[in-house]
Amino acid sequence: MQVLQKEKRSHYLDTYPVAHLFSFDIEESIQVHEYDRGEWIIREGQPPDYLFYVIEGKAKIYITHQNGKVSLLNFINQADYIGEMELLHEAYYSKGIQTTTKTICFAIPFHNWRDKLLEDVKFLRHLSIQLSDKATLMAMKYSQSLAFPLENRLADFILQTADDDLYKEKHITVCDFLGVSYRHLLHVLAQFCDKGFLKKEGHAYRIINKSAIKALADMLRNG
Amino acid sequence: MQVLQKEKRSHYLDTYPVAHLFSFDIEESIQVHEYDRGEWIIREGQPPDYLFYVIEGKAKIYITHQNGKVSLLNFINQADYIGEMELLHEAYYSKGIQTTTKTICFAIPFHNWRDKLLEDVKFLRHLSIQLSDKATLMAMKYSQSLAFPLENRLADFILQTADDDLYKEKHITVCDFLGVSYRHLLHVLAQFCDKGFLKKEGHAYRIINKSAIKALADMLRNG
DNA sequence: GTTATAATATGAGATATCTCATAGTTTTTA
DNA sequence: TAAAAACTATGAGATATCTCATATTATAAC
Repeated sequence: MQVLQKEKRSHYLDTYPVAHLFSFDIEESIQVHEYDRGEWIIREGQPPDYLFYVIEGKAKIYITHQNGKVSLLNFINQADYIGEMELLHEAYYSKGIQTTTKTICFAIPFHNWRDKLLEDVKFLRHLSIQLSDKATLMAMKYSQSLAFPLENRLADFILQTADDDLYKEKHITVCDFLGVSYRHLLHVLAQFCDKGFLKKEGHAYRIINKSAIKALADMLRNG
Repeated sequence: MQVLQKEKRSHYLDTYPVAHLFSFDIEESIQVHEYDRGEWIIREGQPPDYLFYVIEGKAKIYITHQNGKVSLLNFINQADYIGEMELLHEAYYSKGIQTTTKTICFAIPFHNWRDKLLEDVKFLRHLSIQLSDKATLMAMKYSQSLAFPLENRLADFILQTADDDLYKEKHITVCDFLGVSYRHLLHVLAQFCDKGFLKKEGHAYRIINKSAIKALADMLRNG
């Protein structure tokens, strides 16, 4: 990790203005952190000293269970906060956060700014909306994971991530994300091929029968 | 549902002061709603017109899936908000909320107060903390449900709900809450009895070997 | 470049969990 | 208080998913 200085720092501050997120002037205190691909922004169980705001790049939120299984809780993208939980709760078990690409974050030190942030309407409103989205998303994923077999959840995931009808996610990542074994994921992908929904192209899969995949994914929707 | 008036209304407003939750004076506009046991505070898919704050009673949050399965997402207790999601998002698929006991809520009409609430620091800070708890809880439940078999999750639930080492929750509720079939829940309970962890007493179960149950539940903890 | 590491791939057997059918019991409702 | 509805209970067979073993291929590190 590098803390960017001078021109590099100003470049990002100018390119991604954040004045609209706060009622007070915080620019002076914002650090700009750059992480390489694969670096950990937060290590599991080690609370950070900063509130981060992602301006470029992508990351993943991981939690490791006692039985050795690893869950990929969610992806983090531009305009997401990192460390909000720790900002709000002194005692919080921090999830691990690992970048998947080079990532640039604005970093606001808790030390001087926690109290100020917790008194700022603009920030809190923005945060509330993000948190409610997060809570809703997790509730949906939770109930869907219990109510539907992998078939439906995978169909949904394929549609969400396919690029030009070509699905090419790493199986290993998908296992952690959907919470199933590698073996079973391949099994269901093979079924999709057998049924003529997908066709394997090298290590990727082409969507052949989109409406069939869509029908499976639509089962997850309610209302 | 009844909207309480006059003495009854003042009684609750006096008994449960909420001035500390808001920066402005809202007491005049607060309605006091009383729901009978089993009544729906929100019907699934029908967004409410009020932000509720529960002052007495208990409720359950339900969502129904297209395949007919029902998930009991969580329990609602005193000091929880209801309708916060709808306050923050104009378009939101409302979960169903049903009381399990007679329940009293303060109800603040969105109509006049939405904008004011979204500008109030005290309210937003309090809400942020509740939402972050909710998001964290759902994330934990999600990842645990994928990483552990019912055995562990049920052990945890038994310890959380047992009263004086006697577990007596309704199976049907627990199935919806833990997301398993009735048949399987009974199967695992029977296993616990076989292993000498529990002993059946009528329709309830007495915890005989607490440390064994605790060991199973502790598997869920991380860090 | 070569070696180490990570990712893909497949088979076979085990286990967790579900569905359905059926019956008795308790609670609620009329 | 009788009928309806909700809840408890158990068996048997089906399916979703996991574990482990092993081989191959792609990617990263030296």
